[in-house]
Amino acid sequence: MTDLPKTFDPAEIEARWYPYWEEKGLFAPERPGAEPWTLVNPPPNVTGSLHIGHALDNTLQDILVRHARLKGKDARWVVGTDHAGIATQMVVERQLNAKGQKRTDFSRDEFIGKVWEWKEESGGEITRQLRRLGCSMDWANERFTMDEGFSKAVLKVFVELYRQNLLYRDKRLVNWDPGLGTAISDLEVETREVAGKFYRLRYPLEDGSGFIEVATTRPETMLADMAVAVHPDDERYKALIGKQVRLPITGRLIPIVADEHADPELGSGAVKITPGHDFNDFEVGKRAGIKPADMLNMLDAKARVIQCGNIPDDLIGLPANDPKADQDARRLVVARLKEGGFLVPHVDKDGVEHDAEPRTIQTPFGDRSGVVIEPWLTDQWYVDAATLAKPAIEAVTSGKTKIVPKSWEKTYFHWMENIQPWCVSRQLWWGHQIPAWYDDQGKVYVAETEAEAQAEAGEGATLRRDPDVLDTWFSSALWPFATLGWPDPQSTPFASSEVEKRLAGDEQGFSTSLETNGGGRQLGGRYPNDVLISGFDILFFWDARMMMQGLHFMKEVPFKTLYLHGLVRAADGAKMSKSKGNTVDPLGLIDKYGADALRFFMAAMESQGRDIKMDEKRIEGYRNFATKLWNAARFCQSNGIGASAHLEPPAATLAVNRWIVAEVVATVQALDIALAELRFDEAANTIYQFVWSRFCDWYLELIKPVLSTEKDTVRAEPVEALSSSPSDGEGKAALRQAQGERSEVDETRAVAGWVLDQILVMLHPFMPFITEELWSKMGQRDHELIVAKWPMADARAIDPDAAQEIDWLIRLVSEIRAARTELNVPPGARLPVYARDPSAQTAARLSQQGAVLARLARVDQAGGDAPSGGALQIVVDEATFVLPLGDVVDLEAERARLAKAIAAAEKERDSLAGRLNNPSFVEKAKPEAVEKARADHAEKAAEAERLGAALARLG
RNA sequence: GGGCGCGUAGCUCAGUGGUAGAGCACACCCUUCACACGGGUGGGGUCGCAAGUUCAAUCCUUGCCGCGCCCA
Repeated sequence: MTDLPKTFDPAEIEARWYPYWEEKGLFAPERPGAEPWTLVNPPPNVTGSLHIGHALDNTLQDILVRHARLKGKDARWVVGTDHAGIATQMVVERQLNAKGQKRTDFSRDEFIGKVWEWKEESGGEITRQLRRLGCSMDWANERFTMDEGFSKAVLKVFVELYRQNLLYRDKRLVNWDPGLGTAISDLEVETREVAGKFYRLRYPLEDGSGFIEVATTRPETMLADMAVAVHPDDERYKALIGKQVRLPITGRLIPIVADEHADPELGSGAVKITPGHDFNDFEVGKRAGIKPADMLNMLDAKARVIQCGNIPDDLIGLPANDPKADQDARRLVVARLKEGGFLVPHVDKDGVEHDAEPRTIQTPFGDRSGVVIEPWLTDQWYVDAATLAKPAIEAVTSGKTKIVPKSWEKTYFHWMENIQPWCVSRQLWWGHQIPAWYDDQGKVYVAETEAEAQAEAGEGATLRRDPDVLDTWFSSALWPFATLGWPDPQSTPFASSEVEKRLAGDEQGFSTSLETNGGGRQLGGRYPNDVLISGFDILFFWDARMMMQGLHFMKEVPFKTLYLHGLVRAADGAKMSKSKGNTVDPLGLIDKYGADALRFFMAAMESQGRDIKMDEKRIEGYRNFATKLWNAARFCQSNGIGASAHLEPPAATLAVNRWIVAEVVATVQALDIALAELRFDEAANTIYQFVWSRFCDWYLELIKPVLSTEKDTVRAEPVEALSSSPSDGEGKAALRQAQGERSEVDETRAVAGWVLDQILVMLHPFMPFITEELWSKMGQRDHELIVAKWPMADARAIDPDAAQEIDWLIRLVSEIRAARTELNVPPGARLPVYARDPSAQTAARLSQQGAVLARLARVDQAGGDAPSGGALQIVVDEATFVLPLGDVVDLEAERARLAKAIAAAEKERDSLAGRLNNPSFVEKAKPEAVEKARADHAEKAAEAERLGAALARLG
């Protein structure tokens, strides 16, 4: 045992233990034959830094991993980082910009080299920060989404999906981000409401018979209009269907077509159709027989006007719509239309004419660039998500993957059932370059290597590789299996030797076991992963895509349970964001309160389905909790209580010891259930309450008299006296008594040491640092706490009699304390106490617990009858405890106190009587409920009576 | 418009068909030999509103009000 310092210094302890655990390989201890248990970490952006959301996400994961490890499983937490295509490329480009350079000043290879340099330089930051949080990840097998093995997996998946016609190249409208110059997926588009205008245009009919009015929020797109659509049933326009319209400005002729997309209720009922720049219009255009290749495209990659369909020269090169620019196409087009009389003015309620009607417009923005997204017609690669989604839906319906909280299932199903083709190509340099090559005729060859593509294309063909890269999520979707060595089973770094043997012995391995028991596992028994924890904000981006890819390539779900947590919000409930400047730095909180306190906060606040509001006072409270535990351990040390030698609870005779052992068992049972149900808040509160309210507040107080007897004995009678041989009978009796006390002390020390050990183990998943430190300082250990054994919840340890005795004692002490306070008895005053009408059991308990009662309630037991006169009277069960105060007592105050207690008891008695007198309650309620009501009624009635008698005695 | 969730003590949050809980804050007392980042005691809630189901509703159902998120 090493003496604990008086003050608890989290920073020093944290800095010492983390490297120790990691260097000793304790995050991935060899456990041949043990049941594998696997969790993969949502890979953070390689160049990112830890934010408060990571702190929550990773704390929850670490709790589960440490718990599984303590339970003896071969637990692994797979860790790694994501190359984060757009985000990382943006960071590096920004650095170049700061030096007056830009990406295109370099060759692609040079630029990628710079990104790798940046990755090497800053890529370790977030992983260092995760260590500060105490995360017990398997760093020895750290992965990166662009490392060699992972890249192989990505190529294989791309090629296989292509060969299965689940991935294809197509010309259609994509969400084009003109700021970043790349296509993005529909998930990366954020729709926001902005103030805009609603313009009404008059298009002249070619035959000169009049005009047709259309309305639009984007007038400049009329330059690429290819039709006007009206609803087929709209009587107003039936005669016009098939006629031609002469477009203003470009002078092109376009048809009036019938299409149900046109809403007769909206505006004039006729809509302009720009198939190259609007998702709805694209579909209308296709239905009208326009091929995507023939659709007019009036914008370049920067959303500037290019020539198509006879656009006047002075419009070419203008930005489509940029209010900050000197001129843009929208303004010029509106001016031209106005000049030509093609614009229908809007007359407001004051009779003033305007070019357009103000209107709120749903506008798409790129979630990274923040610029307005332009639907743009390009060739991109798409994954047939609808097909992959089917098994992913089934897996959740059938419960192969359980989503927690369940309420997210609906969201998952809704998205999966309405899923659109997934655009996976990105016009970036940083990422997995698409394994597709084109020959001079534009024919595409998809293969894992250039050589294979060349072989397919033939010797003479000149091939050019597709310059684009894949969406980052395309690769991170493979995380649950590609990190485990897939597609090369030999490279599986995680296989426990036992499982490896099993797999080696059975070449067909997983597929047969899958068929036979449906629970077969692959990749060293680590696929499916046991659980996945992520924020709900990436349910679609990541979780759903892992489901799709995992099921397709592994024929099994990627994880058995998907746990979704909420966001960490600022104290005022606002979403944290850098731009708002209301972010909280988790490392700052760790510096201030310790990692253990921050972790405990995250766990205690994580109730399923709710966001977490930042509450620093609460973190402080959990720091105080850690300090409390620290001091409790110091108390134990100073009383000769140290590390327990056994896993089993020590044999105990004293009620207080039998009681606390039972309390440990109840706690570990509750904790196991809470963790199995992923109720992190409940788990945290269970251990918190046990440590503070049971162990510190009561148990340690209750054993103080026992421990101090020994101190007194030792002081009074040195050990030599005990070993000498007393000759007279009196001496023998004293010896027996001393020995009896000694054995009680020994028993108590053993039990206290055992309980403290169980506390350290149970608390370790939540507060790994302080618990490991205390574990090491409490005595000699043959292993570290991180690999200790989780307590066994052995119901045999529960002794109802001991529990009742201590419960009685706690109630009695509390009642006396409350009465003393209420009557303003000086805290230091010692009072005599007389027991009136005690049962034999109470009498026995009083003699047994006399010392404790004396210490905690500051009373001394007196024999005989209580003297008459003023007294404090306390009713506990059948007995009344009389504490004479002589003249000191404020009789009026005591009468009032008793009257209040009587009123409370009577109120409950009467309420129960009312219920019992209701025939339908007795008839229809559950028998247990009736039984309980009767028992409670009898108890309350008796209590009221005894209190009444006590009041009467006061006179 | 569709979906989901929330509304419980001053604040942040648990919770249960049968007399409502925690942490913090608050009040009073205590330098009791582990701990003032502590100990003891206490005050404080018509469980958003209304109706229904039930012997019994904070909990189940419906509607309404307020707040938030996601999708269109």
